[in-house]
Amino acid sequence: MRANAAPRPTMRDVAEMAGVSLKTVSRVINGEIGVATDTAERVGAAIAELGFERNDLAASLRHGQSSGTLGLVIEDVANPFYSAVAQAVETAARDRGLLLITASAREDPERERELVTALMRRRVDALLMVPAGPDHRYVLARGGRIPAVFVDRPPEAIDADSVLADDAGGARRGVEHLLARGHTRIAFVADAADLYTARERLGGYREALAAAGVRADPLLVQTGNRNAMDAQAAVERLLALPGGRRPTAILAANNRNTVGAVRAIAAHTHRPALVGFDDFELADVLGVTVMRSDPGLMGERAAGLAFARLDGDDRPPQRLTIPTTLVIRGSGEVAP
Amino acid sequence: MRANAAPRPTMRDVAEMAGVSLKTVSRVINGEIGVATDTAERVGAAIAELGFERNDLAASLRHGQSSGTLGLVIEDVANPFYSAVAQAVETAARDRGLLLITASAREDPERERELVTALMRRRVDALLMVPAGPDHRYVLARGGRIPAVFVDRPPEAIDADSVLADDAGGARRGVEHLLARGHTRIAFVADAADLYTARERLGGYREALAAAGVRADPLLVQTGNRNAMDAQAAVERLLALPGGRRPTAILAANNRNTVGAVRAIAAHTHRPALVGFDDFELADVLGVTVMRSDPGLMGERAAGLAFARLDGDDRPPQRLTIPTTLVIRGSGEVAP
DNA sequence: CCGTGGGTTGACAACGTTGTCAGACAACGT
DNA sequence: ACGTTGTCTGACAACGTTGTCAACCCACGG
Repeated sequence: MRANAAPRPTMRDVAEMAGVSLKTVSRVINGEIGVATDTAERVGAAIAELGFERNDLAASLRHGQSSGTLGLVIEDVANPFYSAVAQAVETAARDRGLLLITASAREDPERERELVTALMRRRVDALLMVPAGPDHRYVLARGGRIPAVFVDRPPEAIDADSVLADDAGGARRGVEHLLARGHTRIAFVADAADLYTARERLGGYREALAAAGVRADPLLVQTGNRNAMDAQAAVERLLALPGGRRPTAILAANNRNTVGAVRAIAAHTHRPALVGFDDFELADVLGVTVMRSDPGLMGERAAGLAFARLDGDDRPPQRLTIPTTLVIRGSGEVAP
Repeated sequence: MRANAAPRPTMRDVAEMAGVSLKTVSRVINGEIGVATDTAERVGAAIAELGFERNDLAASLRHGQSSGTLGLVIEDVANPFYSAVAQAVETAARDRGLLLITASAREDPERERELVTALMRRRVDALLMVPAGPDHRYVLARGGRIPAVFVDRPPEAIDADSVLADDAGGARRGVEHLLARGHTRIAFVADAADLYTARERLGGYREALAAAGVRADPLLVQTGNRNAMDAQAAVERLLALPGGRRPTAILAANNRNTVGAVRAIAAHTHRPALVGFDDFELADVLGVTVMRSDPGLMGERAAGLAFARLDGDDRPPQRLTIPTTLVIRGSGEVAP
């Protein structure tokens, strides 16, 4: 015999106990007017007695409007960049009375698709996502047409709302900062080269070098570092190059790469200049100069865009760009 | 005229378009046997044409078992400790085919209660929570009796499953480590004193001092630091004490306090020894000795406990303790 | 005394889905 | 020809809630 054989009480149970109809219980629960005081009291007593909690799933099914949830698909909650996005989105969701379902796609397009589908089936009111896949037509193809906002990376193969960082511009300014200190052998360490942010930042890097008339040495471009360990290894390889070929400065193109670069540099005697992308905690103490992006603002704006759509905004797809700021702390200001 | 006037298609719409009954569509969607191939094809075509997605809310209402979601209430997703918990829980949830609804209580008991209620109303299959409130009878009082597991802090006023760190033991060993280096003026900086973890760790701190016959100077116990800034200020105050009263070592009782302590110490000429609680990224580069707890394991165990309950486990409430490990990196090994 | 009105209450259908059951039909054996 | 089997299909109720509507009661005024 199972212990918890008792099913959750329903309004029907409450009604029976209070000796009233289902509808009267509903009225009491929803604070509708026109219930006699003593009836309301009896119902209230029955609710308390049974520990009744309204089934919001059934309620939202019935009145059909909002499921009361927002869906967020990110790469990984444990990455501080994305957890900052998640926090901002959760705050915005809460302000609108929504709960947030967060799921991690781990850079896996198939998983992204599964999660998006699961969220749509669950009838989230809107969907915010950091896309991992190569084609997002499926997001629109679904009959739902729920608001979808792409965060940090644009949608592929469709036109949809998105909130991006100024990737190319940030990288360009980071490289210019290093060039201004006299560096010409500047390495670029980044995530997988096919990722939008990595591509854009690489573009900015190349632009800055070209504008300064500095030859871009392909040897100094190390992409494909999916985590801090990869990045650390990549920087170690760079630092092991013979004197003339070795970089005197490094642009790390995201927070994982910045962390890896900091580790590699800390363990090394030749200490190149470093500008990281994305600020991180204790970068101040470590004296790491970074291009600060603003994941919290990105999340907030993305939620705002989604909510505007829910409220009837039918402008063409918007593309917001969140600026990046150079934060000078020392590591980017060492001479070649 | 609103653009998205078209409602989401239902099985009824699909049935109509394919010229079959509702039930046949249901059969196709659920891959049930006994549908003629050509019928299935027509239905499939209609599904594709309409972009139909099953409404999982309705389905789960109908068959009444699982809502397919897990609820997680933590303090703050942006805190790396809790985001590590969230990541582990999400992974576990996904392995069981569940989506995760995460909500932040921000140390506000009322908010905790609201969130827990909202999750229960939403019929999450189980609830994992880092409790903030002083009384959790309401968690059990609800008629639901869904599995609830308390993480990082035990429930108050009720008996329920919980997964905790070895707070007192960890703090004790941290202090012993400092005592062994000859420190006797050891400060304790921590979060609000009424928080379980802070209380326990303070207990461990006092135990270790008492066991060594060292007088505990109340001046050296600085609690109530709710964030890294508070903690930094507290440590600055300690370091500003005159020579004889100034601590020569500090035990920081959680990750926010450790970060604040690192900042204060970095800016100071008198550099006391430091042992932090909770490991953090780049602690290796900064050389910070810490008591490492394991938030990922806590989340995993908590989810495991909840799933066992779902599978019929009816043992009395369990209390799991996750051990802590001392990670030596230098800051805890400096002499007085 | 009766009609009217307001205040209360309940019956019923519906939201979108699935389980149960029975019906329709073709193919088969006797 | 007939029953029997099996395959395929649909009608209906139900999950737990809420909107619509009608009914009831009592008091009031004419």
